[in-house]
Amino acid sequence: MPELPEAEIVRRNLEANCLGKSIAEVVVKDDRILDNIDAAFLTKSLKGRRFTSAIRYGKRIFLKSEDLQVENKQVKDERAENQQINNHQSKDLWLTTHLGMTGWIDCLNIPDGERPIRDSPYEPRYTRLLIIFDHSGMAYTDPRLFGRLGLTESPDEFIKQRRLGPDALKMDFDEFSKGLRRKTASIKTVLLDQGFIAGLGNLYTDEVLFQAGINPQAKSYAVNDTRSSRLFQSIQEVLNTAISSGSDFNLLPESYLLPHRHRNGRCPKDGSILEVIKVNGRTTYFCPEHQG
DNA sequence: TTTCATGTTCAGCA
DNA sequence: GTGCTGAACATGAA
Repeated sequence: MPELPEAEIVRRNLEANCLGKSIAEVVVKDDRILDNIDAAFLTKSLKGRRFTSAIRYGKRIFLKSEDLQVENKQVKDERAENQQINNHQSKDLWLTTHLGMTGWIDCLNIPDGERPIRDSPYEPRYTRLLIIFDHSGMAYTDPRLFGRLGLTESPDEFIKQRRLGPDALKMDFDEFSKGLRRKTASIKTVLLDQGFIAGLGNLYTDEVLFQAGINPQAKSYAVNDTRSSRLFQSIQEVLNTAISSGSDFNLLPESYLLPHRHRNGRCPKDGSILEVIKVNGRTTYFCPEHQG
């Protein structure tokens, strides 16, 4: 279920389970999920390295990898001139991920002496990429194959190239409210635009608009300061709440729309039937009563 | 059997 | 340039 909160959950999981381990094998099981690189290059690039940090930007996760051997050399040889050479050799390489519509990353624990090879019981269904450490591994799963994995030497450059806007949890309020005033599209369309704000998808956009009491069809420029301030707050609250509830909609507060976001779903405030429309081609649930 | 789906990108048109 | 619509991608679930 990948919007920003789900990406953050995956990131934390990777951070807790997949850092510092030597990459023994990289198995690309379906190269349709690769983002402009071929399978052999990805495998060659990551093998023998290890992941050392996991960061998230919007819906994307970046896994930093470092060269094991060069690092060991650096520890042994503290002379500056050699370090410079080594630094050059150990240029950072980041695995980039976008989970698409149905992507996820599972961390695998594998008993001694066993490996998560093709069709083994340790390999989850719909695994498209498998990274094997010594006694553990990680599997990128994605039934619909809309997600993409790739490599970059710089997440900052990557973010610039993709024209991603600021991360939804780090965006500056001034930039947000001024930006809204400049847009003539509907407020929902603007919130979904990853170039304006990165991280909100169809479900959480409905939720933040519900929490802020704003009609999804309202023109962005017509959202006044009071409302854009409330909206900005809702974005922070909703995303943080979703992250702490592990993105389990049943654990969200009673006042949230998401658990009721289905046909015949009712507004958690007054029990009236929610309205379903299309905005920007996306199914949109809202309560006309509370989102004037 | 048909329709819809948490995302992104692109063509075509107003 | 802006924005909207529809299609494409691929597959499971209702």
